Amino acid sequence: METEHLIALISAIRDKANRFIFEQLKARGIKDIVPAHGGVFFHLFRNPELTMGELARLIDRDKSTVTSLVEKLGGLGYIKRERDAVDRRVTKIRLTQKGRLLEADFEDISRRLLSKAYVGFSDKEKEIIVELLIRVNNNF
Amino acid sequence: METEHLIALISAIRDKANRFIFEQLKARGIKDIVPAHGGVFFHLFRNPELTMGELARLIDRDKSTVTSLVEKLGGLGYIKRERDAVDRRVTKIRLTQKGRLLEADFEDISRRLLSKAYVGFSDKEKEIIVELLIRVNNNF
DNA sequence: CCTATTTAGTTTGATATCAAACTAAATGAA
DNA sequence: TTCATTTAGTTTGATATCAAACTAAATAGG
Repeated sequence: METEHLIALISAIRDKANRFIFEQLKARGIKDIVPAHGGVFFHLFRNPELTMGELARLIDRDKSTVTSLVEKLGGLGYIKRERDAVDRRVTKIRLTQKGRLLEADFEDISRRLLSKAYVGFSDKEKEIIVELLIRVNNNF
Repeated sequence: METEHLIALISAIRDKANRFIFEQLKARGIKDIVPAHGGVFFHLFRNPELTMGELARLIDRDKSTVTSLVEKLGGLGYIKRERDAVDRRVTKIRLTQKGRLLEADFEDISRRLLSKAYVGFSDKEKEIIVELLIRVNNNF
């Protein structure tokens, strides 16, 4: 077993997962969303509102990246921003109705992605791979 | 164990590995190379010459991405291109002397990256994680 | 209060990336 | 031979991403 290919393998899987998500979105007629937007939606499905900074921390991207993602998704009508009344430096991000409608699609795509990734895996093996990956992740 | 976080974990590790590589390059005073160039060097260390198409297939990127990577690395003096005499559509890519000098640094960074990723892992665990990741990779 | 510092977010400029359209060269079929 | 097709690579236009410099608002210490 070529244990020195760990990171190359991880990169390859990430790329393939992204392509799978992209195809799934297209197959549902969702043509203006790409995998990179997934993190924004993921966290906004779970939080009614988030600030730019919270979003940046949660999706682990630079603040300026979040600015452009939010502009993009705002322009497409999936999210809206409003300035905080108390602290006027802060911008609050929320999903619109249109954005909330994507939740079912995202959940379904996520389920299919996992099914595909785990083909041939026992529950025990799933636990083992995740446990080992958590340890790798914590090593950084 | 949250086995549904497989892909998020993989993405997080990939990002962290890239940051580690970037830091290591900077620490060696290599300021014009980024992790995305790694694949080009990796394959050119192992092959005296590669065509654009071979490179695209090996690093699994679009041909047009390879065009811009090769332009970038050519401009920096790490690689050179020359048109094939027999089939004039083909462009051959080779490392320059300057490019070949990076091999030791890349090997060292790669070794450090693996050491870091595998902290606390037994040889058996390394084999298990890689075997499981290969299976995930083949599922796509 | 008032100024210095911190904090939230944006702007700017660079680059890696892709897909689609394109150019040029080789090949194949009639 | 000639024209259609295939193949290799580039160009164009879009976008996600980051770092660095910036703006504006809040806060803290004298």
